[in-house]
Amino acid sequence: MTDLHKLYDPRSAQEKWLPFWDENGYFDADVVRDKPSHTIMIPLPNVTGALHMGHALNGTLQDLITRYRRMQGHVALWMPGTDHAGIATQAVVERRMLEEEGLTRHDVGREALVNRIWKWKDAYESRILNQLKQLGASCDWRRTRFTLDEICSNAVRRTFFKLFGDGLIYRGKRLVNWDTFLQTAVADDEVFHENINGHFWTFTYPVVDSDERIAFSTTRPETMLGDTAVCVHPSDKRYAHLVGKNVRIPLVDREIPIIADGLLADKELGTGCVKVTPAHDPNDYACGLRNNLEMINILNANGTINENGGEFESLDRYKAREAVVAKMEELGHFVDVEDRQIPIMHSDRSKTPIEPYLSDQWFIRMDNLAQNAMDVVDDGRVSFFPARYAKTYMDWLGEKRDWCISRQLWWGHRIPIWSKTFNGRTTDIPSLEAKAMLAEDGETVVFTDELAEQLSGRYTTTDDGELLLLCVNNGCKELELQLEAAGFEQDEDVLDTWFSSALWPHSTLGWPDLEQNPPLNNEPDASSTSKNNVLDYFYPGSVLVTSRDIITLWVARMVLTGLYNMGDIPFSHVCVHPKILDGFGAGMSKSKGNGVDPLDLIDRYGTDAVRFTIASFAGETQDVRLPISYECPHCEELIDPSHYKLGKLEVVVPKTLKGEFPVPAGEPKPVLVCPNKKCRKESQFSTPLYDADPDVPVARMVSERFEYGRNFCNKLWNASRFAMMNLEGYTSGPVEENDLQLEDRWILSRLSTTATELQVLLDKYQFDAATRVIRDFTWNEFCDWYLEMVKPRLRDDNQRTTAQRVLVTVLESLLKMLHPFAPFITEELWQRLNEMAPERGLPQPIAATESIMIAPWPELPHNWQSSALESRFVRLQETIVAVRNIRAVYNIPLSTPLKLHIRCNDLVAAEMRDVAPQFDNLAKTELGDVGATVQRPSGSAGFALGDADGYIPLEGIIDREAELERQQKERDKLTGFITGHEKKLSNRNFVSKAPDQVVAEVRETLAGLKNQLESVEQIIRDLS
RNA sequence: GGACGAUUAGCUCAGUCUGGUUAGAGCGCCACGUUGACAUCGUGGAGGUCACUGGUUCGAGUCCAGUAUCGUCCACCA
Repeated sequence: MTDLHKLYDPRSAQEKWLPFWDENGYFDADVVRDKPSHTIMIPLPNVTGALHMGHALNGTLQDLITRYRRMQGHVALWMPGTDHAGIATQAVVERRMLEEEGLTRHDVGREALVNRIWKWKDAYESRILNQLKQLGASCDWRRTRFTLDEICSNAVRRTFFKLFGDGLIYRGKRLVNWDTFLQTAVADDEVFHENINGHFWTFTYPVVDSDERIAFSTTRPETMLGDTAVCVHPSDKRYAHLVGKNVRIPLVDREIPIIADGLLADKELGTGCVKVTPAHDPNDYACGLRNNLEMINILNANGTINENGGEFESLDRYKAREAVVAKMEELGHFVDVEDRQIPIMHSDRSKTPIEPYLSDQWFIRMDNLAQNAMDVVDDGRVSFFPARYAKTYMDWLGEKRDWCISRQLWWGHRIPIWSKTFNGRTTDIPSLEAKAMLAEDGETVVFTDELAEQLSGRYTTTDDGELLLLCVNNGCKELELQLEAAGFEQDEDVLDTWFSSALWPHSTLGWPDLEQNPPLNNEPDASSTSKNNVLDYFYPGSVLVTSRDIITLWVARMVLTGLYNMGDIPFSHVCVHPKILDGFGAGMSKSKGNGVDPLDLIDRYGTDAVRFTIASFAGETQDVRLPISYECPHCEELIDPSHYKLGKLEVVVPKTLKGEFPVPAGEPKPVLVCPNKKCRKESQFSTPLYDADPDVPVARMVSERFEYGRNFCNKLWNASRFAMMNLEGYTSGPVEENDLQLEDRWILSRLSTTATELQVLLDKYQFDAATRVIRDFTWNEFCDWYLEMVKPRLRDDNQRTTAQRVLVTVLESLLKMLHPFAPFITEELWQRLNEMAPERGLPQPIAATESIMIAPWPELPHNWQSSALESRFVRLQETIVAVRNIRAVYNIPLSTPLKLHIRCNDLVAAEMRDVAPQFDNLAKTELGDVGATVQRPSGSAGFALGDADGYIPLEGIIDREAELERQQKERDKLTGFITGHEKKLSNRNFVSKAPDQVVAEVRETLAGLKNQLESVEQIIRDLS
């Protein structure tokens, strides 16, 4: 009848349906004018490494929404792609190059390094895309983009050009976080603070023309070389007489002023006097700007002291620190030193200390751009789910801090600025715009009119007038060649990686090319339309799904550039989902190396199980802890990572992973020994930090939490299997109203109610609640009650037809509702159902689609829902449970038949008789006397339900004492509740102040409880 | 230092927005149960003074204030 195996086999379903969907183009999203579009842009993963469970959560939710909307009739585009991730990727490749070959980027040069990074990118991009595909992601893969590809680069350069032309890009010397190892500026969000043991020195500077000395403290003595003032608080009487005088820096013999600045100096701290090094400290920098102080840079890019450091030149800054201290001591200006914990900024990428450093950078003016991005949230055009995250967004944008967009890296979008040393001939500049000419060493370089036009208004000079800077528009090779010929050079720096990802929602759709659609990867030349209708149709997008840590870095900037380039928001909803933490509560990240590869889990539990479990995590508040174990590849024993030793290296897998996990370099990789005494075999283990050796058994990372999803899938599988085993002779057609039994009406009511609830929850992005609703319906209602109740009718020729039609209807709708959560198993079951019941559904059967992916979302009649019917059913359930309870308490096996008498009113009695066969079916109990006059037979166990009392004669089986005790316990419980209610009702304030409805409810409940109590007491009297 | 979130059963989490009978689920635990949907299962059960202290209210897990602990983000620390 059916060849379904008892266990669902996820692997075979995945292998079968992924290619099927792909070949049929179900993932493809093309413009269909009379259908609504639904667009999700993937939060582009970095190509630094493989995806972890955080990405799997993110991807699952996006695919869930995409499949849901697709079934609802949208053209649902999910745009895939990856991010070059500038500094992160370059750092990974550089680190590996250094470890494996001992080479730095300066050894190999720009071109070779960039080539190496491209190779890395190719490897990881395909690995990432494969991970997404294995997850069932229904992205339009033909549209896969990469932030450095031609389409994206085009958008980057056009945006830069536009910003430059609008005067929103400027260059200036700014204090940046300088990574002396990578020799690059690092963004504020790419640094972390760490306390290290340091010292707190106190020195003095001599006041000029005075015998006085002024004392100050510092943790970085070498910065004295760059001091250009000392500062006191304006109201500090101790120093008031010194303000305006000068001090001499003994080390370099420079005279600097004593100034008063209330923002910098704090009377309570240290000596109350602070030295000012504007070029090497953020606060001092701000102070320097306020007071027009000189800014002396004392560092080279590599962290050594430069020529401004006098005799300390070319010493590393830490060596210089010692030398400076020694010199000051020698000169008699040392006061004291104490040990102190000092928070030091470190680069997230190189893990080395940051130096504040004055350097040339490009900036975007944020005032208006940020304001516009704030306005669209204010007026509700963009909304956050949950709403509180709008605050994060607004607070950050509200600062309107200019965006430093240049990075001293080789991997990224090179800044489209060409510059030339101008030897002071700044007066020639206006003539450039007028004549499109540039005088160069007596020669005249002439730009064509067309090219000159492009440069019109797109130049600037540095503050000192030494450089002429030109911003070059997209792909203008000719102009670039002419510029080169004229001695111009392109800026060495690249753009902040967020610059290109900020454009993602429109760049991927082909902007700024409004003439033709962006090419598809599998048909690169097929872009022949006269208009880019893809951009039109899919922009603005629908919802952005992301985790909260990039609301500022990414979400805000997408809104900002979307408004600037497109004049419209990039998406109307932002769905912020929880973070996946490791078992110790730390966030998973590629750099920490504590990520769990979703493929490991998919391997063990199946994709659908992983997706379903993951969706059940996605609530509104809590982050999700994911404790993991390793699975011994030899015996499948689970190995707890927190206490097990790693073979020969004697390393315990760390409790907290802070990037200090041992990465083997040329050494044998750590080995895990199975704790199972019968096994004791060795294996390597899955880690994102390096690949295991080939041909060695690898212990997968697993997490028992995913058994939740696996068990559910298996339950669904078996319920469907049961249904299909009972479809023999199935015919399609409507059902007669009179043929519908209580359980049919009930399950259809529950189905319709569940579908409504599910839809409401999905529309609010409450995935955790959605999984609960659908799971509870499937397991607790469909399987536990409906299937059990319908079994006898499926064996009865006269009743089978209606039962089959209802059963198939419910199953079909259930599969459809579950498809966005669990695409593979639902497709597998759909296909099998298609073979047995190609036409199905109520109230009117229709032909099923060839794939569940393209099936319409269930729209079930609302009038199926009946709360009266559902409460009637609840009474039946309670009665059955009460009987089962008695069986369990007295240990009466199912093989012993029971008889049940019920005392109740006529209405309930009629209902009970109506479902009499179910007592036998579900509890192996025969329904005996039912009605208002039923008396409790002696020697029986009983139960009271409020509107019905049940008696089960157990003469000879029942233990009178035990039954008495049981009933007394029940009485005490009821008495407690009743006392509580009576107390409430006797409170005059409650009766007068609480809403009438609440009071009435309490009275009603109390009456019910009293009824129950009366019945119980009756039983007790009988027993005694 | 600021912002946001969390603290509920042994574990992982719902429920709090919108206060109202006996606070739920999954896993784990206990007892019983396998000749056809499912042991990745079924039936029944035990297990929680809802972090703490105050307040508001007829009534607080739910609202308010404060405290403690944890997490995340932001800022700062001569």
